[in-house]
Amino acid sequence: MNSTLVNRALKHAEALCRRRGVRLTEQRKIVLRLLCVSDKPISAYELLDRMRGVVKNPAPPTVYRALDFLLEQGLVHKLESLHAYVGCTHPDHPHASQFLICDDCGEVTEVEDAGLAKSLKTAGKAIGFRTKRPIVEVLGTCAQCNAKRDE
Amino acid sequence: MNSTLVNRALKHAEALCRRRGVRLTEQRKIVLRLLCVSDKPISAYELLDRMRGVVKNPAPPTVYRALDFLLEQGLVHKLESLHAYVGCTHPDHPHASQFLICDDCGEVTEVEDAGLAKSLKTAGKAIGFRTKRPIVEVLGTCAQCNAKRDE
DNA sequence: ACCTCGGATGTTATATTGTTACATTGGCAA
DNA sequence: TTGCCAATGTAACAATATAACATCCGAGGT
Ligand SMILES: [Zn+2]
Ligand SMILES: [Zn+2]
Ligand SMILES: [Zn+2]
Ligand SMILES: [Zn+2]
Repeated sequence: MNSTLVNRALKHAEALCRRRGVRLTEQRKIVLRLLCVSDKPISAYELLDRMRGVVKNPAPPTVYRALDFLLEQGLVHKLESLHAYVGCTHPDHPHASQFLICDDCGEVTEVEDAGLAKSLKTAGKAIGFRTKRPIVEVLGTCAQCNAKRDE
Repeated sequence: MNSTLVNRALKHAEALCRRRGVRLTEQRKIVLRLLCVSDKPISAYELLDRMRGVVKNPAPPTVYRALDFLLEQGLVHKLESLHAYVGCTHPDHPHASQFLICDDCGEVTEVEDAGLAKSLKTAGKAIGFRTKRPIVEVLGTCAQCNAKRDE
């Protein structure tokens, strides 16, 4: 994400938190910014490294707490299969999104296929299962890497 | 899984491995059995503990190697969101299944919704993404726990 | 301005999950 | 038998995540 978009995203996040009566503190904003400027997912300990210099003496709880908050607010997502985190590309509204993860270049695309989410929910309901958080992470190769491979 | 079903599953796995020309060794069979007898997912280190007494001096690589083999052969699945493993309920054929995970009682149900898998693949293809391994883990509550909650 | 209370942060230690590296063993076939 | 390669043994370590407790800080009430 370029810096203009990042700033816009941060402004947006601030407004969102203000409306909700929660505090987007400096550290939380720093972690959110780090995730937004990156076009790839970042692990908690990588975030920790990148916080050095901006924050005095960050420890694991520092970053995990910020992540917990941002996850709760839907501003970032965790990629379970990678143990890594990404900024949400459309935090405006609550959503159940899916992730396409390129295991070649590492790029991650967040898509929001409402139909898919719905059919997933329906499939569960058929056996009495009440869906809370559907996790969908598709591992494969992105268009760009496929093109490169096929040259 | 009751012991009759477990034995059947193990026989089945042996036949499968023989056909494929791979070796279902004693340790691998032990891990597979442990996963099959359990109705809940088991973590690697929990498996390690349960191997003591059956295996002399198991260490982490012992269990991770067995798991790697079983995962490759499609005899078990890893639940990324739980860092735990389950025996496959229908290893006969290659498949992309989904998991319904009850965060109340811990029960996991493996379902195989081919339509869902297909629409997932199609959604990726629309943007040039080539799917290798779709991960679908739905967190929520199972029918039994819902009933209990609603009493 | 002062107090107070709860949320946010600092700090240290520890738990949990997974891997690397290298030595040793064991089945299988030339 | 010999040689080879997969499987296992063993020790150390890396990566991810949480627990526990002290301290700080800021919004709201007095
Ligand atoms: Zn999102
Ligand atoms: Zn790629
Ligand atoms: Zn399966
Ligand atoms: Zn349940």
